[in-house]
Formats: sequence, C-alpha cells, structure tokens
Amino acid sequence: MEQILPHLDSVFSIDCVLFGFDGKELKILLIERNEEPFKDWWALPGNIVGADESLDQSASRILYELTGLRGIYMEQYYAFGDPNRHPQGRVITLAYYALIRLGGDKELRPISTYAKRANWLPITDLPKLAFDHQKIYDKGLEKIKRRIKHQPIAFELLPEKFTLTQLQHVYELILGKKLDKRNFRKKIVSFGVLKELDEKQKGVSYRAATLYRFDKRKYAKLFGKEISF
Amino acid sequence: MEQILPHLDSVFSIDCVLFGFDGKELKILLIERNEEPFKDWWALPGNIVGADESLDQSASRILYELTGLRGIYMEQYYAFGDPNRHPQGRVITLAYYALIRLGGDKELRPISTYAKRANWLPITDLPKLAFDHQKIYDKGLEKIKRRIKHQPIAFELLPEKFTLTQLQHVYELILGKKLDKRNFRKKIVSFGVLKELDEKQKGVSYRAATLYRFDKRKYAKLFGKEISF
DNA sequence: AATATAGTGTGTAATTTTTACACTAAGTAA
DNA sequence: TTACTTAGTGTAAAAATTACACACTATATT
Repeated sequence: MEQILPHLDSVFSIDCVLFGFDGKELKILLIERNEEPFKDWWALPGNIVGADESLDQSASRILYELTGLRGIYMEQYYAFGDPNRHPQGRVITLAYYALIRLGGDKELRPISTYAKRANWLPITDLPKLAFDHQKIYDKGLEKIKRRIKHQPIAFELLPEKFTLTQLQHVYELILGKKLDKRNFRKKIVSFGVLKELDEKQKGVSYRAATLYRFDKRKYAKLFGKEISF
Repeated sequence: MEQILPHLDSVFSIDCVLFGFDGKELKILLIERNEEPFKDWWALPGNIVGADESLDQSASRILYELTGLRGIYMEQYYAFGDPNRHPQGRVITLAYYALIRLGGDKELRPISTYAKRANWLPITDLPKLAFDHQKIYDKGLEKIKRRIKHQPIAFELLPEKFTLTQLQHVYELILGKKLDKRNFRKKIVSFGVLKELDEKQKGVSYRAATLYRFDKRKYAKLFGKEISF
C-alpha cells in the first residue's frame, strides 16, 4: 500500500481492525510504519489484495502474515474509497474486522518489513493514525457494537473456557455500559449456547467461578435468529 | 516476507440492487446486456468506478445514468471479489442497494449503450442473472430484510403521502410474512416518526384511508436507536 | 483457628412489551 | 337501500425486561 502507485489503475487493498481482549482491556493491533508516506505513524495492518486471491482469503493471509493467527472469525464491513485517502494515488480499501483473544500462548509473529513493529494498544488511548485509519477504526467499532447485540461474537474474544463474569465484562467494554449481573446471566444462559463445565477457575485468591464453554453446535442453530442486549 | 505487488489489471466496479415498489409488488431493476460476456443475459446495473470519484458519488452517478434518479437513499453493503467472478479478468465489485418508489411521474431515462434495455422485474420471478449477480442480489435482499427491522427505510419505497396499509404491505413483502394490522399500527405509530395528515386517499372505490407523511425531523432523533419488527 | 476479603451465585416482584384476536365504521358502487 | 370493501380500533394474556440485595465460598492474613 505504501509502494509507488502506478497511476493507470486503482489499487485495491484490505485493512484489518483486530480487536483483542487480554482479560482486562479492549485493544487493537497497530503497526508503526517504516516507510513514507506516514513514516513513523501508527496504522492499521493492511496490504494489497493478491491477483488470485478471494477477498476473504486475502484478508486471512494478511492477518496471518502480520500475527501468525489463523482460523479467526473475520468479516468484511466497509469499503473506503475517497480519491484522496492515499496521498500517492487511488487506493480503494476494504475493511475487515476480527475479534481475537490475547495473551497466554499466542504471541505475535514477526511481521513484514514495512512495519517497524506491531503492538496492541488499548482503544481508550489511541495515537493519531495514518491515512483515514481513524475513520476505518471508528466504523469498525460501531459495527461490532451493533453486532454484539445480535450475534454471540463475544466468544471470539475469550479463551475457550471462561467465566460468566469475564463474558459480561467483554459485553460491557464493547457496549460501553454496565450490565446487571443477574439479568445478564439469565439472558445469556437462556440462549442455550453455553455449556457449563465441571471445572473451576484457578489461580484466583477468592471463590473460584465456574468455567463455561461456548457450544458451537447449538450456536449454529441459533445463528440467524436475533438476540439482543 | 514477500510483499504482494499491486496488480495492474484489476478493475473496480459498482453494482446496484435497486429495489422498487409500485404499490403492489417488490421489483428490482435489471438490464439486458448488449455485449459479451453474458450478451443477452439480464444483469444488475453497474459500472466502473471513475478515477476521481468517491465510491458514493460513483454509485450515485451510475444510478443516475441508468435511471435518471437522484437523491436516493443508497448504501454500500458488500464487496464481491472472487478471482473468477468475471470471465475476462479480475473485477472486484462493490454492491450498493437503493430503495425507490416506482410509477407515476418518474420514468426510467434511456440508459447507456451497453444495455439493450432496462426493466423492473418482480423479485418473485427473476430470470437467471449474469456473472454472480444472483449472489449479489441475494445478499442485498438479506441485508434490507435485516435493516428494515431496525431502521425505517421502508419509507423510501413509498410515495410522500401513504396509508398505513401501504406501509404495512411493504413490510410484509420485504419480511416475507403477514403482520397483524392492529399490532403493526400500534408499533409504527409509537415510534413517533409518522405525521398524520388531514388528507384522505383518493380514487379508491371503498372507504378512503388517512394519509400519513414521514417526519424526517423526528426520524433523525430516532436514528441510531434500535427499533424492531 | 479465627477473621477479613473479594468475587460468586442466586430469586422475585413490578413493569413493559408483545402477542392474539373480531367487530363496527365509512365510503363507494350498483 | 343494499351490498361490498377496506379502515380503524381495544383488551386481556403471555412473555420479556428491569430493578434490586444478600448469603456463600475460597483464599489470604493474622
């Protein structure tokens, strides 16, 4: 995306807004650019779509190259194509979002050389972003806010086994408001997509909470139906 | 890591799914192609994005060129980019939908030469479509189904003054199910975006219904809030 | 062993929203 | 005047949502 653009043709890229949750904060993955334009600025990870790739494949490849992650729930959400959004020429970009859980085993792999480094930054304190990436991010956040109300995407942010309190925490962060504990549990359990495990949380210095797992089979049935928060 | 190079031959287009309502049926605007590939097939109206146009501008221009219509509520909803979707090369297309009312004064203007003709066809009886246009249409219908449940886009399909029965009819066509008259009225009136007029319907051979107008000011306040059907 | 601490886990009543359901009123046409 | 067609209206039951508080349990501390 930062290469010299042939001006005969428009260039088509994909940018990813990766929302990550480390158990406490909601973060997004940004890279620090190593090339002009916007050298040294923070930007969303993105790249040019390959000639023989489908869009989803391309998005997956880009995500994989930048993070080492595979098999992530990822969705196209908007195309940004202002003629002036890129100083070197016409670049139409398609935005994808992904929700992933952070920490533990999964570390970010080294990324391609066009970035100095990549980092997870809390959404409560973002730097100025290159290009129109602030706009792309804003729209992505708006999108997942709307989405989490209707589909159980919150699970993507949590480890395989999680407590109800953690799940509630994710909802509160994304929706930006407190939820009532009893009502939240009543509702989320009533959807029938949670499987209660025999295990308890470990390593906490207070009463350990029961762990739950997301039941994909039941989820598949629910999908398409509307749920709401 | 290898950087994918920008690919000179990719073309970026916009296709429009125009839903039209003539008071009875839901229709979409199709063109009959006059050129290979898919000569003589029906297809969605679409065109190449111009070098200096924003995406929304481009969509508006294309819609205008094909129909003579301006100022239509139009929204981008998905990008289709399968490498094989176009037999002659890589064409990534961005789909837009629009909702417009048909009949009366507004006629379709002559359209550009790549089409033999344009026609409004009822969605209950569509021909085979060129390229992946069936897929684009399907996704568009799905999109407005979801959308009409949450935002008052149905008004776009109706004349400025309309009866509650007509409004209900639109909802029933899009959602594909019957709604209860009393409950529908109760709900739609409770949103407070309808203005009851002193006028009555004319030209019907039975009791004339009260006409309503959509109140844009109140709608602006409601927008963003969730409504549901 | 006793106590402090911190989060877990649970029920109910009041309110609001949704659903199901059927007849009279009004205007037109014959 | 009568027949026809659609407009317009209310209520009760069921379901969903909201508001709200305390006892339990595991650990850490003394």
